[in-house]
Amino acid sequence: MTVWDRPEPPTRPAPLDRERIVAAAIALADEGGLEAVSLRKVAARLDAGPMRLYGYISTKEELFDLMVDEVHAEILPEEEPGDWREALHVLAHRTRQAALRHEWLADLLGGRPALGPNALAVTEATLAALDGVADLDTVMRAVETVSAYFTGAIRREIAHLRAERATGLSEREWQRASGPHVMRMLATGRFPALAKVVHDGTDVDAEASFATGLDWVLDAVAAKLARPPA
Amino acid sequence: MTVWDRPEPPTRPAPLDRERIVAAAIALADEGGLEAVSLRKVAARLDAGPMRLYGYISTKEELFDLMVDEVHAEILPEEEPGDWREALHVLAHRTRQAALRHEWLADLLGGRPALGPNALAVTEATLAALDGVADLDTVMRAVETVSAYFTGAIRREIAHLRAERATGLSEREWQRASGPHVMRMLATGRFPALAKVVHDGTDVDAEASFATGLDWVLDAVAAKLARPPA
DNA sequence: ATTTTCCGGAGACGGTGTATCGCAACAGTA
DNA sequence: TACTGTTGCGATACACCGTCTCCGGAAAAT
Repeated sequence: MTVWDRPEPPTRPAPLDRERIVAAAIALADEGGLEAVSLRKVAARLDAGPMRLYGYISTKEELFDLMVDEVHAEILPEEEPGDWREALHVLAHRTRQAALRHEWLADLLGGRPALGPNALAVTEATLAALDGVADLDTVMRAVETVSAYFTGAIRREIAHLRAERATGLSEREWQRASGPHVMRMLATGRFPALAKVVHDGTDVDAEASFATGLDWVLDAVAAKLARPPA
Repeated sequence: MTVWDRPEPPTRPAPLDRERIVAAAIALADEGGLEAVSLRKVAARLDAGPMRLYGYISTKEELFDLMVDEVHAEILPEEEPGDWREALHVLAHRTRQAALRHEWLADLLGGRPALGPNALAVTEATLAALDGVADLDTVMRAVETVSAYFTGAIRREIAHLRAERATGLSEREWQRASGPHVMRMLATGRFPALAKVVHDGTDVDAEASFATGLDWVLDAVAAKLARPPA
């Protein structure tokens, strides 16, 4: 049995780790949305069989959890905030930016408790910035209220963005020109207030409206922090 | 060919309509979550083949849209609100109640623009209640900010509820006793602020915290409505 | 009564997440 | 060096999914 007879040994499988798996999944999701992420396709990107992944994750949901946590690394601000308000402001905007980079994040945001190390680090940084400005319960209420706002706002923004992209029109144009269903509804006269909005409303910049709503909520929080709960 | 030779004609298929289809889908989702809704199972509930549904909907996503709109019929308040604040308050709470009855709503809320007749009616009622209290842009900002808040808050509440149900423990107990991962993280000392919260925080009633956050946001809106934008 | 139209449903296709299990490559031992 | 034990990869399999195609038979039209 000379060398010439022996086939070259099969290239050892490329080493795997969660990091590479998550990176592949995120790449897939960035390109084709969450539904483009299948264990088979993720594995294929890594020149592996689908079952190989089950050594690193035990369910597809866990993969999603890892993806969400990975993005939280992008969300974590790199420098200390000046005060609590800046901290919450920056957190909201960085989350939004991350969602614009990774639109699938909108589908996952708030869908499950985020307990990965990066998500915990983000929470820690936020709580640290609010430490001492009020009693614990008030601080929690503040953080949760603000995150509820930006979670919901981001979800809606991405949903509208997708709808626009699907029709190729801005939403208001679409409502007016290409949304025959909505137009028919408005034409019935059963929705006068809505009709006024569609007719007279101005298209507002998504980021501006996000920022404005956020400021309102932050104002509300400021008011509560100033005067501790009755 | 006597009667005896001829088989009885097959019972004509039960008549279908979207209402019955959506009702079956909602029942399925109420029992087993969104993932329990498959076109095959919905059709089976109606003694029909899966393909029959395609006469009424052309995609599974459309079925979800119909389900969401159907629930909006439960959300629409039956009586006129006293003022704008009550309108938004009631809208938020009714949406939350609907999500508690139909937990799958949390997975869909905000995921796509809601343009069905019932959703439009809800929007119309809300806008009508705010008509005239400020200029159109401010009104829109108010509605969107409040809905962003309660959308996000509902999603988080349902997510926590599911997590608790999955472990059989309240979240704080779970973090303390049965969430070894989180406990190990806290033990590292890298999350002092978070540790304080887990250690000292009190379990708060979900509804109360929802209501409190909502009141804060409504206070903020009130402040902006009083003083039109600079 | 005959033809035409139409629609429900059987089957197929290409995918999915996951369980099972045999095999082959390594590590450790005699 | 020969053997053995363990580990973990990956082929195969299963049950199910959303959706397409197409055929048979009932209803409607002639």
